[in-house]
Amino acid sequence: MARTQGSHSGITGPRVRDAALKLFAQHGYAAVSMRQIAREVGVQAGALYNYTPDKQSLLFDLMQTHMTELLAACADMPDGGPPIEALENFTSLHLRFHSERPEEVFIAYMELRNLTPENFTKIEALRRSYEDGLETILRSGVSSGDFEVSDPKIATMAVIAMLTGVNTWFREGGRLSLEEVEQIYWDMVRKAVGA
Amino acid sequence: MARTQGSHSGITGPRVRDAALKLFAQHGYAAVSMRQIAREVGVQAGALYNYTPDKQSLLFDLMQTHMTELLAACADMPDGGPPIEALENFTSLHLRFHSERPEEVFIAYMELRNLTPENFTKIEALRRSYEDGLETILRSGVSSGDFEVSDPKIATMAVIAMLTGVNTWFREGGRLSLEEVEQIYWDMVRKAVGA
DNA sequence: GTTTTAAACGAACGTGTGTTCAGATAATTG
DNA sequence: CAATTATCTGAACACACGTTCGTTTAAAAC
Repeated sequence: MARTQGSHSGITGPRVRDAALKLFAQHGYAAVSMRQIAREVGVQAGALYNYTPDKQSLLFDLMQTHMTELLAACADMPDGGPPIEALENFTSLHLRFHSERPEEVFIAYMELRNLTPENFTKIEALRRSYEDGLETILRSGVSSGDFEVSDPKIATMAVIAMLTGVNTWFREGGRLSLEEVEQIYWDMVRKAVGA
Repeated sequence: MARTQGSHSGITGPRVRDAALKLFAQHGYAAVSMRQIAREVGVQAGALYNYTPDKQSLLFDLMQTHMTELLAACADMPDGGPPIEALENFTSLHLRFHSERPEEVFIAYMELRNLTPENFTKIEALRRSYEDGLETILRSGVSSGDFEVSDPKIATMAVIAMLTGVNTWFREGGRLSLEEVEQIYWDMVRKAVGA
C-alpha cells in the first residue's frame, strides 16, 4: 500500500536537497518553482517547508555546503613542501573535486546573483578564501624563484578560471579520462606560471 | 508636456534592447519580467510586443547579435602570419572585445539554458565556430613546431576559459589598465602553449 | 492499546507571469 | 485641414508563484 502521508523517518530532507540541487543546476534557481521541487520529491509543495524556511535558504545551503567542503578538502592537503608540489596538489584537487560535483559547481558559479545580499557576502568570503589559498602558493613560488609570475593576483584568477572551465565540457566516459585531463592541465598550469 | 502616447520615431526599439540587456545581465533572464523591462523603457508592458514577438526572442537576439559581431571581429583579423602572431592577435582581440561588452558576455555564458532547443543549437554553432578559430591557430602552431601542445582541443578550451575569466573581475579604472591585463595574459597564454 | 507527535495533504492567500487586443493618441501623409 | 498610420495604453486572460495553515494520517512512545 502506497503510504502517502505520515512519517518518512527523515529521508525526505535529503531528497529535497537533492531535488533542488538537480533542478537548480538544470534550469536555474529563478526558473525552478517550489512545486517542481515538490513533484521531484513526490510530495506536495507545502511539505517542503518542513525542511527549509524558504526557497532562498535552499539555494544558500547548497552553496555554503559546497564551498565549505571545498575549503575542508583544501585544508586536508599536505603543505610545507616546495611550491611546485603545492601547485600540483592544488591543480589536482581542484580538478578532482570539481569533476565529482558538476551540479554544485554549476550552481556556485551561476547563482551568485540570486543570493540575498547577506548570503552573497558569506559565499563571496568563502570563495575569496579559496582563491587566497592559490595566491599564497603562487607568491611563495615567486619568492623561492620557482615561479615566474608578474602579478600573482591575476595569475590566481587565470588559473582558477582555466581549471573551472573543465566543467563545461568534461564528462566521465568521454574521450579523455580524468587522469589524462589532470596531466594535460597540470602541464599547462606549470608552464603558465613559468615553472 | 510629457508625450505619453503616439510615435516615438523608432527610438523605443533600441531602448527595449538595451533595457533587456541590462536587466538580463543583472538579474538573469528568468528573474526579469516583461513589466520590469517596460518600466525601464518607460512604457507599458504591451508596447514591448511592437518590438519583439516574445520574451525568448529578446534573449536570442541579444545572444545572436553578440556572437555574430564576435565572429565578424575575428574575420577582420589579419591572417597568414606565423602562428605565434595569430595567437597573440586572438588573445588581444578576445580581451578587448569581451571587456567592451561585459553584459553581452555575461548573458552569452549564463543564459544558454534559457534558450529554446532550436535557439540553443544556433548559438552553440556560433560558439563552436569561434572555438574552431582558436583551435586552428593552435594546430598550425603545433605543425610548424612553434607550439608544444599535447591536445589542441583541450588547450583551446583552457585558453578561452582563462581569457573569459577576466570578465569576472576586470573593471575599467581598476588597479590595472586593459593594456596591462593584455600583456599579463598574453604572457601566460604564450607560456601555456609552450611558445 | 491508547496517546502523542512528526509529516504530509490540499486548499487558500495575494501577487505576479507572458501575452493579447480594442481603443486612444499623436505624428505623418496627402 | 482631413485622413491615415504607427505607437502606446490599460484592462483582461488564464495560469503560476512562494508561502501559510487547519486538517488528516500513520508511525512512535508509553
